[in-house]
Amino acid sequence: MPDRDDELTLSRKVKLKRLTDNGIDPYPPRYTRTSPISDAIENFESIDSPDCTSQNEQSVSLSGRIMSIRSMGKASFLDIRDASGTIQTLMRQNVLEQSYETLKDIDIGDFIGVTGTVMRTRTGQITVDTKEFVVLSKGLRPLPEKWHGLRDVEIRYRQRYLDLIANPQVKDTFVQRGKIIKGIRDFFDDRGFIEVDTPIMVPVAAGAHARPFITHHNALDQQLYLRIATELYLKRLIVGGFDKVYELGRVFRNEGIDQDHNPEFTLLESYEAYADYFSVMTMVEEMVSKIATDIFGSAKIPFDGHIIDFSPPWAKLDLREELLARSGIDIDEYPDDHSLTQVARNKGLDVGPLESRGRLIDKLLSTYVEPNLIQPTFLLDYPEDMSPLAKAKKDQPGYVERFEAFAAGMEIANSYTELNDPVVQRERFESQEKIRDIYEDDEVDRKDEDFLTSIEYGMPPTGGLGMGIDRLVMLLTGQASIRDILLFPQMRSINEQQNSEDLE
RNA sequence: GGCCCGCUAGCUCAAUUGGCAGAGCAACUGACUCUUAAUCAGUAGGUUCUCGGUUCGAUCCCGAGGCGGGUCACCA
Repeated sequence: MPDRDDELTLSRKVKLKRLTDNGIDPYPPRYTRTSPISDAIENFESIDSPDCTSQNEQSVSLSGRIMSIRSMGKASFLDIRDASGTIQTLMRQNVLEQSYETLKDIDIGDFIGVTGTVMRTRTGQITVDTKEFVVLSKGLRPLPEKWHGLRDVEIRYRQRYLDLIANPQVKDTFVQRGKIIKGIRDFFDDRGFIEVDTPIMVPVAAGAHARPFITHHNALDQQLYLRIATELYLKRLIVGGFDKVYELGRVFRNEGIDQDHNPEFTLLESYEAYADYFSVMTMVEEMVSKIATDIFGSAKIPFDGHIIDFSPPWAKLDLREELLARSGIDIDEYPDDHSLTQVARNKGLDVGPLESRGRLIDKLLSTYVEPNLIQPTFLLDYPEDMSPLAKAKKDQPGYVERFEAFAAGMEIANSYTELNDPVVQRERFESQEKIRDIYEDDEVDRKDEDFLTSIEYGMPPTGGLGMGIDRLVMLLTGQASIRDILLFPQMRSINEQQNSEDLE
């Protein structure tokens, strides 16, 4: 934001100076209000009847930001807003006397505290009949327009505080987000899970297919990465004897930004010993439907023109069969990357010269299957090629016990019966490293030697879950863009010096 | 990264074929003691995102760049 003193901020600075010149502290350290605004309104409504007018004489002190001013000379109405609500205040010259003059130095956007009695105006509006008021904070910049609000999406994201002030429904979405996250915590806590915090800065960025952010620790003189998943640390805790753990944490993936990708996002992961992907499936259904019902009053949630019904049980589809039905391709008939590349190209897919079988299947799924999964659906039994951390299916070579959950065409959860055979796990890591080399794909999962050591001590059979919380919040709150459920989505910096340097 | 769209007063938006850049809100001055998008009268406010080009003349046309949005690619 340019700091030039335009006319509007200048006028506010003049008023600020006048306030201090008159001995008024425009930024007093504290203010004691008798209640939030909503409580005062409710309290008044509960006693507001003609036969107990004496109660109405009880004085209240309320505080908030001035949202509008309607001045009629010797009387003015100011609407003030706090987090709980908005109330009108009436300022009258004959009541306030000389302090009425201070109103001249008050602007929309300033914070004030008012003391007076609650009453109704002739038009029935609940109003504080102000006996005295104090300035709590003088604003130097004008607020966005009161009627149209703030529409410029760039400013809404870059200066979210303005968005929150000007567009109250935006705040509701973030309140709901908080409730959803609390609902998840309650759900796991009630089931005996322990919430843990594992490292964000890690020596090996493993546990998912993604490129990491790189950083450096000076004292250790060591390259570190920002985690791309919490998986391998949580499984170490299963080895260590936590039978039920979860982490609700931020992970970081160095990739593109669009409506459902932000470089940092909130990931829920849980691991439960002696569970498998079937029991995790049941848990996911129960959790999401419970949260939807608890917070939104129904398991049926409108999203993007659909009504998504999260009531269990969700549809369960076999991955191979579903892909065959949607695309006509039976992946079992194409056991290597060359043949699968050929058939995918024949279908008109944009396939690079060198793509691994796992990546090709992923591409087929996102083209033919995932967009059609509008109602909550589990896709079951993934090929081993794209699941290095999942346990093989006993009776189905080449497949693992894994599901992903989809709704509105978006992936919302990923789960498997965890691979706990250290020898097989080592082989899987090695083959991933080979894939990384052969296909020059630096997103392929990395080998974590310390994790291998841990499971060599023995890890019990375990069911694991990963769930993208931002996408879940999008679905439940009806927001089509991840930027509308992240308070501060990642944006390119505006730095004029930087830009001019780039030009050189 | 490709393609498409947008960027005009603090905010929301106009501007004819390329011909003096406007309105509402906000601000300022004045009137007004029950208004509520208060009202009424007046005033002020612009690097039209930036740089360059075409032209007598550019918000408008052309080129390069910046930022954002959409979309495809990439990516869970």
